[in-house]
Amino acid sequence: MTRPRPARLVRSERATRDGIPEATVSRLPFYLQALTALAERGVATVSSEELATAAGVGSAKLRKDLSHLGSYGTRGVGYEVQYLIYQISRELGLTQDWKVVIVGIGNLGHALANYGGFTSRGFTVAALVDADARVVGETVAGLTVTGLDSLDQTVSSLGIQIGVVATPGPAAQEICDRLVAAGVTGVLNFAPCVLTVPDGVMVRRVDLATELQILAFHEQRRAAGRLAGEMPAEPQDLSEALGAIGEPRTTLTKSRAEAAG
Amino acid sequence: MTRPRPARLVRSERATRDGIPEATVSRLPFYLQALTALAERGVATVSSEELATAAGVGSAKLRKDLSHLGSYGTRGVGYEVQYLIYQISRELGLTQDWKVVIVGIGNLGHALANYGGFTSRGFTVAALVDADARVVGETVAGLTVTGLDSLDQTVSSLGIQIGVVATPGPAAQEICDRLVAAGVTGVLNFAPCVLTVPDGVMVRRVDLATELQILAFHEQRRAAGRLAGEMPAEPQDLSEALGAIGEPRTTLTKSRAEAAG
DNA sequence: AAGCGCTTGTGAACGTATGCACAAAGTTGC
DNA sequence: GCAACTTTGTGCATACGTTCACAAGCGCTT
Repeated sequence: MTRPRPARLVRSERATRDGIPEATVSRLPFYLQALTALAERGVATVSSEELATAAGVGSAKLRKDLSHLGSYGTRGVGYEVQYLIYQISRELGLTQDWKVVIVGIGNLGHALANYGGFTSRGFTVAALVDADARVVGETVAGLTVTGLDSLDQTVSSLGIQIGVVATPGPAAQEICDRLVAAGVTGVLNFAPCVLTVPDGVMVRRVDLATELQILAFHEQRRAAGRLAGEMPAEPQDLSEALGAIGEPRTTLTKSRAEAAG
Repeated sequence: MTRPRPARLVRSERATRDGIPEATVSRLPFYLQALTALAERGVATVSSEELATAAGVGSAKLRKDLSHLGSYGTRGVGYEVQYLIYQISRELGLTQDWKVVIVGIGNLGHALANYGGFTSRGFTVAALVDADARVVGETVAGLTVTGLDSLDQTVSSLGIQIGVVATPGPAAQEICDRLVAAGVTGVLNFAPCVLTVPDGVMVRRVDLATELQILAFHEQRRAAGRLAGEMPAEPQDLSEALGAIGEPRTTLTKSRAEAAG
């Protein structure tokens, strides 16, 4: 049942119409960062080559990315730094101020609340919320931590659009549900679990351990290559596997604070 | 083997032998997390459909990802949870213990040092380093913070392989250089800048503000769609752009100081 | 042993992303 | 005003990633 099919595809830059490729969007913040650094040094214009180097990408990729926003460069000259900063900011929606609530004021929540990178880029941390009565009432980064009870009212009355979940894993889904019910339409999830949300709500997950694991993969690979040339790592025996990982149903991770009631 | 094969197909499958696609690697930690959760609940076997749901991906993608590691499933049954946990762990290099140094014990450094997700997954935070004399000597997460002077010796004597840079941006490159010189071969960078490293050293960048910006992009786009049906937002508001930035686009050599007034 | 239902593993189609190379379009110098 | 030079924007080729659809394989029942 083989059907010969001509691979002819008439596809004319459809993404340009109003959609920017996801890969491009994910790089825009880096360009913005590099441009801001250049602006602070008083640089007025920059070529794609220079900007690409500053952002850690190739110049062709940079140009193609920017071309999705429009023709904002001048041939023979380059890009005007201030103008490009504005265009990228506008595209990312940073010309308006976004209100953020951070839920879970543990170590990470503290760090996020005090993180300057948020406020300096169009984001306002408008509220801090925690379940622990010992933390409620505390002042962190100039804000008083409130309890979980008032979460719904806080979000809706302040008009908060984005929620940052920095709670332990088991509590995350419930917090997320309440955030969404209160009107939040974007969630940044630091908890090590998948959050289920209705259509129209976006979740981005950031897992610090994941990043280390990806790093470890490449480290290990590199180390293995050095030790044995190009010897492929063969699957090990099952007995060894079970021995290394432990018996079935043994505790793989230790204690975890339970916040679900 | 019963079916005739196209002549030049072998090359694309070659990546499977010792190379796993980067996109797959980036998802393995999520599968591992989901599997660990299942194991804690005493689940013995799991189908690709169930595991995919738990990990937040499609089942076809999951199966293809796992197929790059080998044939570790049983048709008609699914995957044995413990065995798969071991196989993914081994592939990620988590069967050995990785030693990590965290440089920059500010808010974020504190959070990272206390973050349980590291230690529970094959990573040992072996040292904490900070430049600030007021922080040096402090005990964080059971470790004493040491000064920058001893960074090189700490890394090499403890055999640390991975460095986590949680310093302010301007200091990051110098710290990174010293880490690499001392023997670190993997760097996790939380500073908002590009780190330049020699070949053979890997850098992964995590920027918290970047994640929020990507979220804002989608939020803004969705909001625009609601206001105007599905009308594409045309980026032609040149006058608005100029008003916000304050500098005419046509004069490229004009200084920023003039535009400020 | 044969049939049936279920699930994996994978070929193939489709879509997206990347990098090269160069024409188009600007600036500079004379 | 024109030629030489610089840099953008993009068509094209290729690589990579995702999704579909289904044969192959396994266990269970008859």
